[in-house]
Amino acid sequence: MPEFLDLHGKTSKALRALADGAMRRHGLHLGQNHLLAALWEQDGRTPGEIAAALNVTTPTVVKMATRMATAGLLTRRRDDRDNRLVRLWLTDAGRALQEPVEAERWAMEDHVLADLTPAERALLLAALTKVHRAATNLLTAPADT
Amino acid sequence: MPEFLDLHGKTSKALRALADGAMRRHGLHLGQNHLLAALWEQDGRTPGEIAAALNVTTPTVVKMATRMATAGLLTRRRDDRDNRLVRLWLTDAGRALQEPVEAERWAMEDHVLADLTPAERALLLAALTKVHRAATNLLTAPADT
DNA sequence: GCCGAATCGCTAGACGGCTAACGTCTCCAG
DNA sequence: CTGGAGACGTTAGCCGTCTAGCGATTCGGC
Repeated sequence: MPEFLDLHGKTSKALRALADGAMRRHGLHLGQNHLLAALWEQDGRTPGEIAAALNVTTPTVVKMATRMATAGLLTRRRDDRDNRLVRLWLTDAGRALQEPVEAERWAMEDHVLADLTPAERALLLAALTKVHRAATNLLTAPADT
Repeated sequence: MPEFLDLHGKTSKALRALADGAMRRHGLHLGQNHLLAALWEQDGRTPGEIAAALNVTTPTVVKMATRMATAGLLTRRRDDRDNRLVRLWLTDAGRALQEPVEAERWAMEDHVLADLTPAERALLLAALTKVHRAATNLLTAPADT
């Protein structure tokens, strides 16, 4: 079993579980914070825009938005000028989560990186960036294999 | 948006997509290779054992096993001595995938780490290990927060 | 001015993952 | 020897994610 892939997978799962618990404390499900973040950055975006920003597909955003609308975090409204478009708008409840959720996220990053020196953190980021780029390249250009 | 968590998330997603494509080439779905790996290591394990080995819950293994049994990769059989237990046994088809799938996985690791020097790889592994340990600790002991 | 092509959101359905609840089987204490 | 506690697998139902296919709207070429 490949060393790095195995370790990365485990780390990924642990971080996922950690984030899940953290978000659950604020009444959110895993991943919904990302959708909210996209709206915090700019309210009234369309599902397609958000999907592109989050690197997920449009149906994922649509489903999530439906649940979050039910939960009262945002509202759906069609664009006035282009009736194909739908825009998602934060409710007060959705806006109110920004500060605590972002704080939680930063705290999580701090805790998780607590044992690393600044130098180690820099190397980790650099290495992960390379891995990310390599993976992305392989995804878009599976020509060699 | 926290730097490391963000980067790790993106990398995770890219690696996931890459693995998905790779496994799909062998007729597997994402994650099924892990279940198979557990059986390649030792055939006839129980869902509970496998779940513990893969760091997932038992229902996850049960569902996956049901689909894989339908796909002809393994068979379910109750334990002779303890009728509560169920043991999963590889079929020839499931066994036949070991060599190509493991090769694919190693190739993927190689491609993804291609741009890193041995030193960088070592540091990456060390740093990720620390992160993993920190995350695991926070999961089992959320006492400080 | 109209009709086809492109764009966009949505639904349907599959899969991996989790929690909660249930049913069955073992096994030990009394 | 019997009954309750514990251990297991399974089912049900949710969420995030993906691919495929549908419906509606807009826009450009003729």
